[in-house]
Amino acid sequence: MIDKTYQPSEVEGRIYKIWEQAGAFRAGRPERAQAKPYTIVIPPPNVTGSLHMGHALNNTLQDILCRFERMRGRDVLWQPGTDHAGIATQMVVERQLAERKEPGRREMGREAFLKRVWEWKAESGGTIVNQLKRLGASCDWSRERFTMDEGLSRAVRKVFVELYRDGLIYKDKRLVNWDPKLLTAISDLEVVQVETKGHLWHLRYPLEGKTFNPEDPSTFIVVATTRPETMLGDTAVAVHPDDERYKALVGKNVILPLVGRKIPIIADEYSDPEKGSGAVKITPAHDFNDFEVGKRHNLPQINILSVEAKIALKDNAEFAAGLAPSSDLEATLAMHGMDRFAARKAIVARLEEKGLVEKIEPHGLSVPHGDRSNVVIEPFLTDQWYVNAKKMAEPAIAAVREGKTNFVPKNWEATYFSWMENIQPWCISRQLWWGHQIPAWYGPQITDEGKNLRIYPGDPVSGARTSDVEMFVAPSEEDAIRQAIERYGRTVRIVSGPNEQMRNIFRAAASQGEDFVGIWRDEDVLDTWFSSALWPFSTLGWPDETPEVKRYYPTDTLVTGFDIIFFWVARMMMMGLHFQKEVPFRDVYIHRLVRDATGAKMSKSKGNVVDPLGVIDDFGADALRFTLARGAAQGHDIRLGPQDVENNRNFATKLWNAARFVEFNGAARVEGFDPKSAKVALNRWIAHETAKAAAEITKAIEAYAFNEAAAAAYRFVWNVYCDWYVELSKPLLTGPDGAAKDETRATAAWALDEIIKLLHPFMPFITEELWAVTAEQGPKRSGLLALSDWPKLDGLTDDKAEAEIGWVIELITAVRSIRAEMNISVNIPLVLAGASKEIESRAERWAEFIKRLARVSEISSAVSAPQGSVQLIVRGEVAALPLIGVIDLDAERARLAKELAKAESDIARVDAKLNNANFVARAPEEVVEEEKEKREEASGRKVKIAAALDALKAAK
RNA sequence: GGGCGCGUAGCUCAGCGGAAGAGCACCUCCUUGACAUGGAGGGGGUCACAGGUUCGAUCCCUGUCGCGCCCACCA
Repeated sequence: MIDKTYQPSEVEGRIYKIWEQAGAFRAGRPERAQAKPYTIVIPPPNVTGSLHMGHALNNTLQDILCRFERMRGRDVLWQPGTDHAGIATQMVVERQLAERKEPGRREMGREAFLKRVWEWKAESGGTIVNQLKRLGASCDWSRERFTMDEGLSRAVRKVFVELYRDGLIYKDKRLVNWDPKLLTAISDLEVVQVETKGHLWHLRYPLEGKTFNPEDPSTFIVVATTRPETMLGDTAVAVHPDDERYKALVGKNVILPLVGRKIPIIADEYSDPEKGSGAVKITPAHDFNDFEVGKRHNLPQINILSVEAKIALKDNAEFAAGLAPSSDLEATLAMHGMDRFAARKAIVARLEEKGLVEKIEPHGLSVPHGDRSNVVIEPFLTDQWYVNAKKMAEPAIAAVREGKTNFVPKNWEATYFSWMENIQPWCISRQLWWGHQIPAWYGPQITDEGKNLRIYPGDPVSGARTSDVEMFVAPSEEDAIRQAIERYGRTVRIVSGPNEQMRNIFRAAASQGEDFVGIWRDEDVLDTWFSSALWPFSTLGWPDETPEVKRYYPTDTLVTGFDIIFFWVARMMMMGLHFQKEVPFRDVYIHRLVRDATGAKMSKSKGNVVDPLGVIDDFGADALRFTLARGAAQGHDIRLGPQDVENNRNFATKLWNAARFVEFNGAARVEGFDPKSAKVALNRWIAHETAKAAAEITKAIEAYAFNEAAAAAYRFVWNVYCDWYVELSKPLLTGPDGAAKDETRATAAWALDEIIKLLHPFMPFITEELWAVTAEQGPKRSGLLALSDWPKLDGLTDDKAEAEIGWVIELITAVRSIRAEMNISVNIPLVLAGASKEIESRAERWAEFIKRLARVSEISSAVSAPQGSVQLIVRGEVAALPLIGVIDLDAERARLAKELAKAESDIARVDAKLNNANFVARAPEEVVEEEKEKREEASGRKVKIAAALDALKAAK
């Protein structure tokens, strides 16, 4: 017996366990060894994260595809796993340490800190996986991977080493986006621009050889800046070569205020005469554009900030170079250690005192911020590792151009191309601890043809400068040592770093007659996206030549959000093509954001975040999934309100009750029942409609039109099966025993079975439960719905059944409409006027049904409609409701007049087309034919309505 | 500055070359034996605006207005 109500919370956990115990989601099930594989790799969520609505959408869509293809017989691999999410996870653990008042990361040291992160991972890493299971995700959990697993780490090292050997990874000293809070470099993509109201300071730089006089513009040049504090690092003033105002000054020098440095006025096209004063200060160490100008003109790069973005002038060789002592300089040096924003104020104040500030204007600008830390990013000159993205992008661009990978919707390709075609070097090193440590080792530099070694103190940022050391990039420590031995020709040991301690070790060893060279590993880790970029093949066991790589790569579909096209999709394309020589996926389905009921983006700060698990608790996973699927129209955000989920919970209830109805009426599945053999038109009709719905749903899922697929399923289940088939079948099911009753029972059960299958990808729990419950009656069935066959219903199209049942439905609807309109509560008779034999017998066959559903007392035939009756035109047939005394004749005349007008306007519109020679000549034949049919239908209708109107007039 | 997208029923959105759709909301009626988490019926739209292409435009093209988002730049 099916329970009276469906309780998702009681069913879902139990069903999921059954799937897992059966290994239903396992890839490579033996019986599918010959089947075509279907592969999706999950966008790996942060290992310590928890499920948010974006995940719910993303994974619902993947699950729909996986369950659909699994039912179509494919060998499905939905590869799950999690991402170590370097910065995010490290931040979480550091925050935790702070909350618990424990020693911070630096105090506890790298090793101890990493141990703590691993502990945290062990503790919370299972959360998101369990939450995905609650959503119903049919991943092959036996293959779960983590980006820092040994295997995946090996893949990372191999990729790094090979790209380094191919010259596609290199170390470079250039400006990076430096996060002064997290103390690491970040990539361009991790920088967000924030619109800010700032100021434009117009500063006077005195010209060399003139006595500065604020009243005399010929003694200075004005530069405008939004960041006055960087002036300490200025190394030139640039003007446009064609700018007449400044032509005479090019080649002269200015004396940098507060510093006393002599810097040149140079001509460079970067300078825009329209902006500011037309002269621009050049600070190569603190501005990306200035850096390029500096390179063109061979300007020194003077870094005036520490890693914490504080003024750093002491022990600063670049700053000190070529400076003459002065009282100004002394005061400037005293700013050492001052925060950058405090320094801005201090510097402006001092300049103002000296009359060096011409004016200050309000100025809107966007300021770069770190997306994680939310602090202002500093362009900072450091050594970092880069990927030559430009080179690697070439095949990735070509692959999309050639259609080897398709974006869905297609317009994302434009976004992909425009980014890929203007791609910048990808900074992959991060000054963090949690992540894949870069597989590069450094050792003392060889000088004098290898006879002597020199050891330099480490760079405070990245451990060592390329130019000062020997570098060994290797997949393992052993290999690095081997390389070092070869280079040095001496014993090699791993040491902790190029610091004082290490030098002491050397000295101690040397004094004991030992002779060895120490090498130390790069302390930085790789950008998290570096390992994610390998996900489609590293999860399959690469770099080993596993059968999985052969079988499941390239994957079929990637389902992801538009926000990580650059971060992730583009990089997977590059890495996949480079290392597998094939695209990582055929289709990339890009979905959009889930917003709240008012259309606002969900965010913690706004407090409008809807927790998917809360929704699952309240309405069930199926309701949430169906809501997301119904909303997933290509290229559109999804608004999710509680009302929507409730509606779809109601849909689940509707389905449940339909199943109860079927069971209640003894409609069990019948072994070997073939709907093609049905004799009763109603049953032939529902078979026809089921086939139609199955085809629609199949086509829509294939096209990633999830919303259309869900809508088609919804419509069919509710508006076709429940509203009409169930209602129309009642007289048969409750009527006398016999062939028709048996057939109807069998058909009702068959159609319900098909419905359960069609809905399974969307609503896996309730359908699996119904599959099990309906298995209790009729022929035995032991398998799971998740592994059963997707409906493939050919040869069930039946236009005759459609004509018959369609007429019945429309007749019932028309009568109900009149009843409601005229407020008739009693049963009324129905007369078929001038009906053919065929219609009469059809009416006879369905008399009981019509009587019951339209509340008709009796059905009879007549040559013409009785006097004073309401006449309905249903599919060209006249049905009359003799209602003398009941109806308001005037109202009825008005109703008919309106319908007549409608018929006439229909005719007029069609005639306008048909009388147009151009239309008849140029429109496709079938369209013309269709219009002719419309004409015929409408004029038939018109005649009948006119006749009804006449009869009414006669009736007074 | 470049790119992408959106303006369709009160609200939220489908549809995107051949007679305007759904859900919610609203109004009327219904405790009929699957379901009140329900059933029946109904009102409501010159498909942003202006041109153009076409036999035919909500749908294609161009422009205008309004609204998002992405990228770049910002002295």
